[in-house]
Amino acid sequence: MKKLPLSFYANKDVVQVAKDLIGMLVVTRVNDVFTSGRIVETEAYKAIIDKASHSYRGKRTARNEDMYAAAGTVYIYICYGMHHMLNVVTNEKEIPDAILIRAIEPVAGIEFMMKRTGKKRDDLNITRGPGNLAKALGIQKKHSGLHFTGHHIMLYQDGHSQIPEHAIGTSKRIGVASAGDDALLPYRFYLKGNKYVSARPKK
DNA sequence: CCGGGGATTATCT
DNA sequence: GATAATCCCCGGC
Repeated sequence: MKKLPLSFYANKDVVQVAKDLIGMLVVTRVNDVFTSGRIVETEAYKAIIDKASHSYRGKRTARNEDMYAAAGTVYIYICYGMHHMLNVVTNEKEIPDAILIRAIEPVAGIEFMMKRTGKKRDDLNITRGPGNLAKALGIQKKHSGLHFTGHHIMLYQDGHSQIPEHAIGTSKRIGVASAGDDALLPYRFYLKGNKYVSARPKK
């Protein structure tokens, strides 16, 4: 198991990186508690031109400032006043490409995830959906701006991270209906058949 | 199984 | 004042 190098995130098409993230491991160390899970669902958000992105038309505020940071930066925002969303910043500094991690399959520290979420071990919702996985991993707003190559929120690859093309599904993104025609872009990727993948978008 | 609506608050207009 | 890259519960089938 090794940390993903900077070259994984930098200067590549964010949609391709979103697909490559399927199968990788997210590891968090929060208050010296380690928890981890395998990524089974992601969504890409393209810089500037994507109506569904927080940085559409170059919008830049205190909230989304970390999207403009260097590749490999952690971007976290709060949605609906209570859910933390975990994002991976890619490409290069000043280009706000980002990837939302929407679901993981628990790997280690499940007992801590249960404690944080109040859910049972066999409750699939423990890490299904972006709000749920962030809660299980102990992710908070203060972690935004950290780096995935650091020591608190990290991305690793192991012997099971390489996913064959035919095992990855593609669809439009979830919850972005207000983005007009961009809501139809095929920027969502998931591991076919995995139980932790969140609900399929309706046609 | 599926759709409707409430929760709850940071953020932007 | 309105909205939001969501989640959960409930009622109806």
